Amino acid sequence: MSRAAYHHGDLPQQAHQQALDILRAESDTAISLRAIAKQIGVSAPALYRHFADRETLLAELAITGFQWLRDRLRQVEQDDPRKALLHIGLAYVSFAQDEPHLYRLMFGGRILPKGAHPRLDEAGLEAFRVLESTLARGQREGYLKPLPLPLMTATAWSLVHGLSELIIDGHLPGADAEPRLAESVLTLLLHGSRNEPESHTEDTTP
Amino acid sequence: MSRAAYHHGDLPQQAHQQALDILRAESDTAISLRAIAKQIGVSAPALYRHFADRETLLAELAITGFQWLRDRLRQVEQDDPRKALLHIGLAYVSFAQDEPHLYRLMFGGRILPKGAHPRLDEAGLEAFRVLESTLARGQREGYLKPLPLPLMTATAWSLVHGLSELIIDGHLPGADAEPRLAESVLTLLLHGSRNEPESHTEDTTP
DNA sequence: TAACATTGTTAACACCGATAACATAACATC
DNA sequence: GATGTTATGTTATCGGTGTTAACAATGTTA
Repeated sequence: MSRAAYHHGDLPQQAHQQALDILRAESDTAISLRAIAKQIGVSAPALYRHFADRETLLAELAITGFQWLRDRLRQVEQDDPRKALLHIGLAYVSFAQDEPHLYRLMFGGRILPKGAHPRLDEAGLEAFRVLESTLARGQREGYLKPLPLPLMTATAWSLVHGLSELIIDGHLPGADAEPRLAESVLTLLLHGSRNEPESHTEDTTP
Repeated sequence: MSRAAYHHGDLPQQAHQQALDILRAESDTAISLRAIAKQIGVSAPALYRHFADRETLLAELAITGFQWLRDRLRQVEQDDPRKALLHIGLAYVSFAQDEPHLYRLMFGGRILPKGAHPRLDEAGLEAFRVLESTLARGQREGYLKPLPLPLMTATAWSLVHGLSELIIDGHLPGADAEPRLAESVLTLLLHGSRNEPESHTEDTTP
């Protein structure tokens, strides 16, 4: 063997990239440490010098995914708070559509149990805070009902997350036929679902 | 070997139950055909006489999951259409909370690719139709805005699905502290998120 | 240069899903 | 009742996986 290549020097980054490529092309289950090692040209146990185990490698992928999502949400124009909410939702769904396998890994749940990878939890929280602060701003500016912020964020996040998953899993056949579905769904939440525009602000806990 | 036990007679049902037990206690990844076979007291390849492969067995579990979900949604009182919508949403989230691993399997996406198991797709559709028909009834009775039904169902389903996943994955810490979170979130969608109760029914596609 | 830490290696363990070839039981038909 | 067919088991085996142990080579530093 060429003695220059014994210490690879770039192994963790290359393994990370390789795993990401496989994830995008196939799914998380298709990620095999042995296959990655072979592709890079290194023995399989070498990976264990840089990743505690397979799950930790997957967690690293999910972390970068949350960073990308956070960045994309931050890039949304925040001029008009009404449009900001819609556009943040659209950016969120677009991210899931652009990176379906990565998104599933980030929110898989069964994989990557919460609490096992603190940096992952923190990365998820950072992305979440972008959504939260936008909602808080909408409330401050009087555009949104002055309901408890956790309730607002839970509702908004549930909608965009659920919509993202249903779309990328093909449960909403209208997603392809109707490219503005996400826009309509988000607008429906923003405008409310009630027919009679009564002011039932006290009625949230009947 | 006791000749009476050669033909087991109850193998598929027992394998199904065993897999379901493992799924509930651990996760879908913990389901191993070999382990199931050993527990039942049969050789591993015997399972292949009843299930094409591991994925098909998982699909069977998901099918029964969708049937349970459908039944629980059907059991919801439908007297008051306004309450019916809320209660169907609550029943949906409760199911996910009661059967988190099963719910993740049903909506995992990465596993059980859509189209690969027609009976599974049909079972999912049946559960979906309960939600759809309740929404349609709400529109007929004038309680809900006369928006396109696919838009209404996509929105409602996205919300309950997203809420369910975020809760069972522990992303909404308020779920334990605030048992009425689901109720509040669903009510928020029903009442609308807008502060000014204008009638923007034409404004869904700005 | 010698000691040490880092980062590779090969060998091996304990699993896994899946298939092939074969054996037994149940059953249908003459 | 004997016989051929089908259903349902068996054992043996293949190729694959994550992971660990024991060892070797390189890089770093006193």
